[in-house]
Formats: sequence, C-alpha cells, structure tokens
Amino acid sequence: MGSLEQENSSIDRINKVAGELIKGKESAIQLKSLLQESFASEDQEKNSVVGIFIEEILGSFSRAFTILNSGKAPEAPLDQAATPCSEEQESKNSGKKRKIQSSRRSGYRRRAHLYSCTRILSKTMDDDHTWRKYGQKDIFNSKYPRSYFRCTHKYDQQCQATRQVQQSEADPSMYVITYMGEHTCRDPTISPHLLPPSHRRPSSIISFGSETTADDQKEVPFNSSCFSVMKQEIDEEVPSDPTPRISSSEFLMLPDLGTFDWRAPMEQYMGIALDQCDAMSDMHSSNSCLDMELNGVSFELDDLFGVDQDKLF
DNA sequence: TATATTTGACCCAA
DNA sequence: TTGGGTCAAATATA
Repeated sequence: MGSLEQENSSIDRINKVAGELIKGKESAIQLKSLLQESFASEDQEKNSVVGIFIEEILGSFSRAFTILNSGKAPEAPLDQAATPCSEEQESKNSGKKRKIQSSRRSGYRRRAHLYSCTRILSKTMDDDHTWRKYGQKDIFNSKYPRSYFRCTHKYDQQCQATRQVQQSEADPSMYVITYMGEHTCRDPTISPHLLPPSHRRPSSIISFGSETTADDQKEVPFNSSCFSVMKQEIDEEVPSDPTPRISSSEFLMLPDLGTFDWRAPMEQYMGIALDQCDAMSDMHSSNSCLDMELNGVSFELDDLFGVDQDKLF
C-alpha cells in the first residue's frame, strides 16, 4: 500500500523533472539563438563560445533525459584501470576469419588512461598533435559512428594519448571529442622549451591555443590534449594532416598569449578566458566547458586552481 | 614502397 | 550478455 503511494510519488517527481528539463532545454535553445544573433555581427569568438556552452547544456539535457528514461547514467566512468593483459592471453576463437597470433593481444589495454575530458567543437578546429585513426564503431542508440584516434607517436615515443571523435546529434556540424590519456610525446613541431617541467605531467597542462604558427606559438601549456586546439582531421573524410596547424579561433582565446607567464596565478588567465564567457556567466554553475576528469573524478578547473568563481564573474 | 585508413574480430567491463 | 575500445590484416593512397 505504502509502496504504491511511493511509486506514484516517484512517477510524479520524474514527470516534474522531465517537465523542468523540457523547459530548460527550450530556454537554452532560445538563449542560443538570442546570444548568437547578438554576437553574430560583432564577435565571432563569443559566438563560438556561446555555441560550445549551449551544446554542453543541451547535451546535459539529453543525458538527463536518457537517465530518466533508462534509470541509469548513460555513460560509465572512465576511471577503471585496465587489467594489463598477460602473455598467457590466447585466442578463444581460432576458427574465425582472422586467426589471431598467440601474442596478438599480449599488449591489450583498455581504459587505462589517467584522465579524460570531452569537448564539443566544430570540425574546423585544429590540433597541435598528429593523430592516427585506429578504429571506428557504430554506437548503440547513436546516429553517428565514433572514430578512435591514437597519437602518431604511440610506438616511437610510447605516447598513450588517444581521442574519440563523434558527430554531435544535436548539431551535426559539431563534433564531440573526448581526449584520453596525456601526450608524453614530443612532437618535433612543438617547441619543447615551451613545456616547463612542472607542466609536462598529466592533468596539469592546459593549452588555450593561439593564432600563431607552430614555430612561434606561445600556447599556454596547460593540457596539451584537453584544451589544445583541434586538428582538421576531425572530419573523417579528411586524411590525417601531418603538418600541425594552430588555429583556435573557435576556442577560448587568451589575449597576448605571447606574454604568458605560467608562474603567475592561474586565475589571472582563467579570469581572462572566462571573461569571454561573461555572457554565459549565469550558466557557469552548470557548464562543463572547463571540466576535466581525473581518475574518474570530475572536477572543475576552478577547483583545481583554487579559483573563486565569485571573483571571476 | 611506405604510410595511413578501413573494417572485422577480439576482448574487457558493466 | 552486450556495448564499446583496441588490435591488426587488408586495402587505399601518396
């Protein structure tokens, strides 16, 4: 008896939550068009930032709907350390088309990355790393396949960085890019001296790209895989471009990065970057633009650097 | 010929 | 059991 009332109460709550989500999503869509209209003529960068934020928000709504419908989170955390594959691993299906060599999976690893972070970007974004596609999968309940890329230097420099690229269902012109693992490689096109020792460790390097060439780039080495500018090859039709190019006009830009001093308090730069999102300040509490995940624990950069949001906005 | 991409199979985690 | 991440043979391209 009591259980029936509880059940009805739960359903009622779910319906209310769904209603609020629908309202929120509609508001976000309206806000997007409003903001992009107002920025369209004057500030392309703000317009792009708005787009990124809105995509994140809409994605959150979609995931929330999914959770409501399924009763569980759509994505499992990525912090599970993979069990290193032992040499004794053998093929169990020797009768299949492709026969496996006994050592084929000896190095098989999965989800062993220390951290991951997800970006929603347009395909025009550029990256300062070279990637090689190693797989593509159709994703359950997803309209578009997901492509898997690894760093070109995986074998020659044991770089473990990978990324996943999937076309956004909400906006097919955008791509959801998930970076996993950190770049340990030293791409010859990236000036190593730009990476101070304290910033070569994983999860401590974030790069707000600059509109400079690879030669004179003064990127903020903050996270070479998470916040670096995107590479053209996102488009699957476009082959990997071995020449890294830097163009982050659609991403958070810091003015005068050439004078960046990483010994300065990070909030100084975060403040500048986040200032560009000032139009979205009301959304900051729910945004994940600068969110990262380390060992499966999500946190925001302001937590990481002790940035007080109230001071920034 | 070397290198990159495609794609089916393998394998892990939930 | 199944979805999804990775491997590697086959194929494409420069």
